[in-house]
Amino acid sequence: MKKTVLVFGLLIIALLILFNISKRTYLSGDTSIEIIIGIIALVFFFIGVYINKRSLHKEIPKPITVNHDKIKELNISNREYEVLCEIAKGLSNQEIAAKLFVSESTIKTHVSSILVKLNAKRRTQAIQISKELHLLPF
Amino acid sequence: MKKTVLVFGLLIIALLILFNISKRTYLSGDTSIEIIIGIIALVFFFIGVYINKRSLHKEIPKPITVNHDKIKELNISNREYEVLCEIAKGLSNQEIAAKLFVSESTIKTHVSSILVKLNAKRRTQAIQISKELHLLPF
DNA sequence: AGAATTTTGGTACTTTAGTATGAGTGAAAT
DNA sequence: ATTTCACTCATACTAAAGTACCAAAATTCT
Repeated sequence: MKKTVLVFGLLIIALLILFNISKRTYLSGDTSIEIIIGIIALVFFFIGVYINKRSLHKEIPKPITVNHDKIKELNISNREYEVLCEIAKGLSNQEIAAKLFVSESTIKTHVSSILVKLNAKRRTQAIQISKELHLLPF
Repeated sequence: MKKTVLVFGLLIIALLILFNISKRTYLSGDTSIEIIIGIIALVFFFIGVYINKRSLHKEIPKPITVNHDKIKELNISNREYEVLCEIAKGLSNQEIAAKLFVSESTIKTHVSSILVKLNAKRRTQAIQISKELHLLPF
């Protein structure tokens, strides 16, 4: 915020200076007004480039994209997807069961069908595959 | 490349048009030269912003950053790091052993010490933690 | 309402993961 | 030269993960 104010202040000052230069040149009878305009155009062009670069640098890092279509395509149900997310967070079956208020048996059932649907042999592989397919929001 | 040429062509045309306008205004005795200069400055300022945005949009997606300092800080050895990477790829201990030409016992030893150093209870948690700490190149 | 699907849960079993402990080897540092 | 450390491997064990098979509720769809 402070930087923005500073930059715009400098911009106004630059504009005033250029005004004065152009006025003095105009009064002194120098007719090369095109050159002055060209310089002004160039200077403000680069000012534009600079400011834009500054503002873009501190922008949104990632617009998290979850591939919902792929999830449907693989016939992964809502509950299974929830379990998949918890697996990716590094939780054990027991912990997932506690978090989702169901038995560990249920989680095992879900995990097994997830592995089949993702064509994975292990939960770690399921994590890798689901990240590759952008199924996870992180 | 074609776009760049096009944009610069348009820039030159714009510049010429502005020259003509300013000249005509000058010749017609209108003394509001400052306004014209201001308009030119503004126009080129936004042209600069626009071009910069264009060029930045198709930039490097990610400059993969591995936090080597953190790896050293956690006392993770070279071999352990190799194993960690394979874990993150979803391989089993047996598969890692085959890939690195050592016994499964050795891998188990490495995995155990990795878990201790990363303060993880499971390999899936180790994956999550090491991603959070940017220890992995993917 | 009836059918289909999802979600839930159980038992019994196999496989993989992880711990604990001990130990041999080679390379590098002191 | 001896100590330190990374790497290796083994055995024995416990814990967790995963499979197979079945089946009852709960939801959703028609």
